[in-house]
Amino acid sequence: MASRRKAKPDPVITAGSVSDPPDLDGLDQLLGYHLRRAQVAAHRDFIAAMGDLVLTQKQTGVMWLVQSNPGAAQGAIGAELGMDRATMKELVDRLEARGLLQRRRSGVDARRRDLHATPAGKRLMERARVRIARHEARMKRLFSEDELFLLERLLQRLQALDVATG
Amino acid sequence: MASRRKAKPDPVITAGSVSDPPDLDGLDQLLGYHLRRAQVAAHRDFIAAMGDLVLTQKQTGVMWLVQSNPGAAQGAIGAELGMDRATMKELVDRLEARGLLQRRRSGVDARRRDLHATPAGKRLMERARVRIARHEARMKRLFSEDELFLLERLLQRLQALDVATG
DNA sequence: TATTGTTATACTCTATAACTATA
DNA sequence: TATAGTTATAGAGTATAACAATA
Repeated sequence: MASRRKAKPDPVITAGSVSDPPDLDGLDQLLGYHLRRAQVAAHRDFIAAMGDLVLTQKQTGVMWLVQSNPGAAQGAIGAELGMDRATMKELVDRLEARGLLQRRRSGVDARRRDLHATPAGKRLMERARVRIARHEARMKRLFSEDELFLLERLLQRLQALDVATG
Repeated sequence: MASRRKAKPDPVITAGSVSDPPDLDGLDQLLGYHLRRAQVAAHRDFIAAMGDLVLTQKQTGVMWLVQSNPGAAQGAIGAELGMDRATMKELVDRLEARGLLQRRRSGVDARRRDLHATPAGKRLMERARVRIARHEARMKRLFSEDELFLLERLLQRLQALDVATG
């Protein structure tokens, strides 16, 4: 950790814009810091890309999987996206209220709720996929082919934490 | 994008655990997906690491900078962490209510609120830094020195999005 | 006029615990 | 007994718009 307070070269009081930019004091040496900042930037760009479609990353993930796996159980989709049951329930409630998907009691196991995209949901996802592609292109443009491959691989490795913790 | 519905090799109905794992249908080829999953995993591990200290990543970021930059303006800290004023205000309210920091009207510019860590806040951060170090070590263990360096550099590059969007 | 912070409002995500109904 | 989903509850982050005080 080294010394907690690096001696700054005189406060000087420039009375600048908001005040001087703060001393990060090693905060930017934390992997978690970079990860969060990158995710926040990506999420903002995602939301902007979706615009009038008004879907978050998470909602889009659910709609995406529901459309590709018609009749999949609510729990299965949630588990795949790393959400607990309560969170998933909330999210599905909202999508259902917007008429984008339907819950149906499973015929195989009456405890399950199978999810189906409505026609409106499918139409929305059709448009969403175009926006997502643009958003992805905007991000991927920042990297070379090799860098991108490596970045995804490294990010994936972090999910080992999820197993270890929960 | 290719075909949206890959023909699956027969549903088979294994009647497995929750149902079959869903077909990701290219979702895992999105950089945003990996980014979000990695961040969620890291955040969970962070929360677990903090345990009884009960500080989120964001709150910790604020406390960290406040301690290293005593008297910095609320807006300056918020800007550094990429938060808008309303979000920052909420967060500072909570930290102040817990007695971890204090707001003071700035002498230089009466519009500003300068932030100061309380003794309790400093003591908490003392302990928090130990936990954060452990959490960071647990993540960094997943990578070689070179990989880690590269990963941080690549993540940083994504923040160009934030400038372009907002 | 522009900036800093506040207020009000709303939405989303996360999580825990207790509960129902099924299996 | 275990599982899928619900309910109730709470905390946290994000964002927009209007406003007051100050510069």
